[in-house]
Amino acid sequence: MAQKSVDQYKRRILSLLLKKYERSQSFQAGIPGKQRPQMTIKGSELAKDYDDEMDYRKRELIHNALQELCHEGITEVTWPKHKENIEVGKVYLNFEGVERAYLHTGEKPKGDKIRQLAELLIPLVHHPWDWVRTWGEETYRRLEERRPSGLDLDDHQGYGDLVQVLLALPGLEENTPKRVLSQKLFQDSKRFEQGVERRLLSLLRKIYPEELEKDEDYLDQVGIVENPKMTLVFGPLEIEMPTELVGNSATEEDRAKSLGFNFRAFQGGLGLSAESIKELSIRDIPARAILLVENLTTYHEVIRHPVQLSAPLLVIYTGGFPHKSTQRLLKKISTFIETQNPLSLEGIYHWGDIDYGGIRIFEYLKEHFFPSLRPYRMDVVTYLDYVTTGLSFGEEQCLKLEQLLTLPGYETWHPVITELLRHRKRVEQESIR
DNA sequence: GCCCTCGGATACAATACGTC
DNA sequence: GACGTATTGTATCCGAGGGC
Repeated sequence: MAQKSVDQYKRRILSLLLKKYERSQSFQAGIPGKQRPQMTIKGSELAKDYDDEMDYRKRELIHNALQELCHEGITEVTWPKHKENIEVGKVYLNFEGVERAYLHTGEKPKGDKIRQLAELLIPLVHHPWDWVRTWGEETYRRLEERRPSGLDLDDHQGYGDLVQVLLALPGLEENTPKRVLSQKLFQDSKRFEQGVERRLLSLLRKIYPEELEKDEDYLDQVGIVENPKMTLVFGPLEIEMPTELVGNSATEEDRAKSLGFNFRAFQGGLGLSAESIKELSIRDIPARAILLVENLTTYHEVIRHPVQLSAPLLVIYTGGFPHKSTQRLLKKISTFIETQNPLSLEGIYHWGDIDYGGIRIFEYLKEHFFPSLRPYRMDVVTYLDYVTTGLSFGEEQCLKLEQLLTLPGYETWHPVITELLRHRKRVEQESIR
């Protein structure tokens, strides 16, 4: 019984010393330093047992444990003057005893954990996407150098799954549902959501080249969705669709059999699937204006009560940062405008929230699709008209807005940003009637 | 989605150690 | 014993994960 307690104390002492060792420079450098890891019993979690006046045997057991460890050459103990075998001064972990200390405690050496985690990341070094490759290389290097990597060393399987997902991303089809991905990779439809999604999102927020808004925006950009999404369109847009599902195998003959559609005929607008957008080609845009709308409620309102923009008006719902298939449609439209230069088209507008996110989405659309994009009802006058119904925002948003003031290309937004910072309120487009 | 807890990372001050 | 360096201790921040 007593021997068992001595063993328990030995394990606890070694565990504490190993923790200190793993935090020391000696561990990071991989070579013993000048100072050994050390601790005082009185300053440790063993102090309570060591000073237990109701049961002095505990101190004896701790002394016995230390005596055995010293005898084995794993530790060394110093005693203050005149207190030999009465009160321990310091306990040192001998570097040559580290390996045996791990054996005693049954803990996995931190060096092994780091090495195994680093090996997991090796396949990322050949990843086709720069930003994943860079992260993989940098994290691998940090692990090799035993520097803090931000990874949980005890979750080997979790990072194995993450790497598997990262490697699968470039080959994913757009709009791949989470559960389909999970089933395909892990033969378990929920494992992605339960064990990988959070970690992937946290990584994407850190390393994805664009700053997006919501978690689902980040997942969508790498091809993962909860469920496939539709792109909502209303107004004069004339497209052609192949008569049969032809995809990449379409011949010129098939294409010749294509059907034409004019969206104007659909008074409530239409929803286009990713597959349809992939297949369609644009025949004409007989609109005088195009309006991109950030918010779903506003999109439906605009259909029911057309806004005061040049009619006929083509309306496209972007849903915040547009998802991949909406982006594909926007690309087709922008290419059509660029190459065909439709005569009737007088302007392209975007209507979003008057806040940090709204401004960033506008600039994203402008940069990637429509260089001549103009804001609609996102000006100072509209803001001041509705600011009383606005929602307050905190310090974090203020800092982000202040940062926008320093970025090139945001000069036209300075008056709006100044007002946003002055009132500390954001105006959602649903509140604008 | 929010809140709470826990653990790891980091910075900095205090302390101990090694060398001369 | 003085000084420079390494280690330890402490406070704080941040992200992950779990519970609701």
